[in-house]
Amino acid sequence: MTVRVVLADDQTVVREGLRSLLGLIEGIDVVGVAADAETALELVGQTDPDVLLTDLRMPGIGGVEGIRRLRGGRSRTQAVALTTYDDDATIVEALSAGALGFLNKDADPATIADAIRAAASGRSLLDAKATRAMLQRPGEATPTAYEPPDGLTEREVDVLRLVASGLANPQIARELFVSVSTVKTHINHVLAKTGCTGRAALVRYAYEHGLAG
Amino acid sequence: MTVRVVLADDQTVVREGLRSLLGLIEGIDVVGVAADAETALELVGQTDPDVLLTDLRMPGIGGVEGIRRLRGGRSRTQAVALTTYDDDATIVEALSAGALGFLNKDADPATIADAIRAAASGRSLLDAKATRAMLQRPGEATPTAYEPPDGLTEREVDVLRLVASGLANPQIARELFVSVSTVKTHINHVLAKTGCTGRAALVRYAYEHGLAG
DNA sequence: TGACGCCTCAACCCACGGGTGGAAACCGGG
DNA sequence: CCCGGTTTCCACCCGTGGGTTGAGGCGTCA
Repeated sequence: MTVRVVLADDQTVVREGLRSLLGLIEGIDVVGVAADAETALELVGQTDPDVLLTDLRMPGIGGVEGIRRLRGGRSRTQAVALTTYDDDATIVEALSAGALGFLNKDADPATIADAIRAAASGRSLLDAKATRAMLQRPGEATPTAYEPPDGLTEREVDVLRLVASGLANPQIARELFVSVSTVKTHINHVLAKTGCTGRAALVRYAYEHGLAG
Repeated sequence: MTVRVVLADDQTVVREGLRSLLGLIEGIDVVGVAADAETALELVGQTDPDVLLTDLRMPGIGGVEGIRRLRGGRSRTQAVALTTYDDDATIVEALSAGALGFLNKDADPATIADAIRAAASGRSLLDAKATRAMLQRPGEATPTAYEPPDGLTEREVDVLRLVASGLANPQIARELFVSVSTVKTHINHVLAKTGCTGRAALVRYAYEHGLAG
C-alpha cells in the first residue's frame, strides 16, 4: 500500500529536494507540492492525500495555522511538521495544532519516510528533541489556542515586541501613546506570565517565540 | 562549457534538492556534495571545481570560515553563499570572507544557476537584499577579519553571550569566575563598541549577529 | 445588574544597571 | 625596553528598571 503525500514548503530547493528524495522511496507517492499553507490546503481538498508534510515558517497563514485548519476540518489527512526551527515552543505549538509528527530538516530521508508512514496509519513519530519537549511539558501540548504564548494579551505582546527591539520604557510609552506607568504595568504582567527575571530575558523570550527577529 | 560545482549543506533535504535541481540544468555539473565546511574543502581540493555553493550555518567551522579558508588558499574555486538567514550582518560577513554570490534559499533554481555561472567567470551576482546591504554599508564588506563583530574582544563576546541568555550581572560574574565590576566593565565596552543604548538592545544585537539563538 | 478581565494610570521603594575615573597585571610587538 | 591592548578590579553617582499596592473606566458575559 502506497502513502499519498502533499508537500508544503516556501523554499524551492527544500520543496524539490523532498519531492525527489521521497519519490525514490518505495511506498511513498508525492501527489502535490505547494509553496504556502493556503495552497497546500486546496491541494489537500483536491487530492485527498494520506499525509500533509509541511514546513512551519511560511508566508501567509503559516504552517501551524495550516495544520490547525486541516485538523479542524473533516479531512482524514494527517499532518507532519518539518522545520528548521525546532525550539520547544514551536514543537509544542505544532503538536497542539494537531501534527502527528515533528522533524527537524536535518533529519535523514529514511526518518522522514518513517514519520510519513507512521502518520498515515495514525501513529506519531517524533524526533528525540520533540519527544523531550513533549515529556517536559505534559498537558501543555493539548488544546491551547496559542496565538499569543503564555496567555499574553494583545497589548502585552505590543509592549514585549518593543522591549525586544531595544527601546527603553519612555520610548515605548511614546510609541504606544500611553504613560510610562502603563508600560511598566504591562511589562510586569509579561514578566509574571512568562517567568522571565529581567528585561534581557524578555528579549530572549521574544526571539524564541517568534515575536522578534 | 560546463561549470563544475561542489555543494555544502548540513541539511540532507536541501543538499539533495540542490543536487537534483542543478543536475537538471544544462551547463552545470555537481561533482561533489558535503555536509560541513571541512569536508567541502577537502572535496574542493580533490575535484578542483569552478564553484563552491555553500550554506553558512553548518556544524564545525561554519560556511563563513569555510569561504575564508577557500579564498585564503591558492584555490581558483569561487564561492557562492546560499542561506536561510539573510540579515545584513550575515551578508556582509559572507561577502567580506570572499563570497562572490549571496542568495537566500527562497531563490528559484534559475537564479541559483545564474549566480553559479556568474561566479565561475569571476562575476558577482547578489540578490536584491544583498545588493541593498552592500550599498548601505560601503567599505564595510571589504577586509574585516570578522570573527567577533565591531572589534569585540573574546572576553567581551563571552559576556555578551551571557547577557543575551538573560542572566543578570552577578550570575554572569559567577559563570565566568570574575567580579561583578569586571562584568560591568566589559558590558560598558561592548555598549560603546556596538552603539547599543541598553541591555535589551545588546540582546537584540547578539541575536542579529549570531551570538545567540 | 454584577462579575470578570483588560487597559489605563499614580505613588512609592530600592536594587540593579549604566556611566564615570582610575589602577594594577599580563602579553605581544616595535 | 617601553608602549599598547586586554583583562582584571575598585569606588562613586544616579537614573532607570523591577516590584508593590491601589484604583478608575471600559468592554463582555452570565
